Amino acid sequence: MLSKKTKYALHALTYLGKHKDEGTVLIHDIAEEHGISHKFLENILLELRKAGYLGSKKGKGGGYYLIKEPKDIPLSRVIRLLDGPIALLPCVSLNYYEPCAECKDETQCGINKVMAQVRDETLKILENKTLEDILQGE
Amino acid sequence: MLSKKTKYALHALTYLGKHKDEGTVLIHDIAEEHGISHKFLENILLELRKAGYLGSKKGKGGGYYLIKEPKDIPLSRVIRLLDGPIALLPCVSLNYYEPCAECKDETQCGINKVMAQVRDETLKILENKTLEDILQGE
DNA sequence: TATAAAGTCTATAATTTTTATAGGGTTTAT
DNA sequence: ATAAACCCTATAAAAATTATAGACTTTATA
Repeated sequence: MLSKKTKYALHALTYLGKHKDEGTVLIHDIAEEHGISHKFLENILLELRKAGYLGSKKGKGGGYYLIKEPKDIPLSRVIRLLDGPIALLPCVSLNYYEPCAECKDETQCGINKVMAQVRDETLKILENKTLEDILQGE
Repeated sequence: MLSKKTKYALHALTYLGKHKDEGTVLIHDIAEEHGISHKFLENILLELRKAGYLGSKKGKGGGYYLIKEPKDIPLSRVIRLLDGPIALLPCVSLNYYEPCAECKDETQCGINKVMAQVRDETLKILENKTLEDILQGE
């Protein structure tokens, strides 16, 4: 399951995508629309900005706005950013690799092999679904 | 990512699969082989037994053994049993459904729709990989 | 130029989940 | 009888997630 953080990020991105042509959007408005804690959402938007998905304008009249095209924001990226690895085990993670303590030799481990396949196939799914797909479903 | 519980369950199932024709296997042996806490593993094996994957023999000379064919143990089942939902959001979970608080109308939610697709495609992967595939990779 | 509105940033608190341990019970081979 | 092994429930410890707090900076505008 995704963390609330990631789920909220998706809601925020969707909201920003829907209001793409209306200039900046307040954290407050997104938080209120979805009943999310303002402060919690603030941290999430900050991460999305630092990762290059959002732009912001400070001061009175400021707010957030999308700076990437929805079609260029795949689920895989958002999930990796806020939740971490997509792989089911650390020993097959491309971006957050760590060896598994209980496995003596990774190259001899059937779990490792199967999980690497699962990772590849899962990645295909999550790289192909983008914010655009979400927006089309609204 | 899978919890350690699920990861340990997979190691245990693999071990039992490899020793399928040797009668019962001690919790102790599996725990030692993989450096897993005996007591923690005990609880996991208990769950696997209650779910119908393992049989056990009590008393001296007892232990655990597989009672299902490896090809009839898909990853999806093991994950659901020990980790819970495979879906990325509660609002699209087939087995652990819960509405999402931040979404007013599920049928109008683009995230919900996309996540339902992701669930279906993910499920295809995890239902098709079984313990047999893991055993073949050892 | 004072003020209020809005994002920035870091730290910490609260809560929940995961991981691990403990210990007494029951069964069974010898 | 005894020791080995699984059974079961409760609880403790640790880690991760979720949420809050508060001081700071920037900016529009009256």
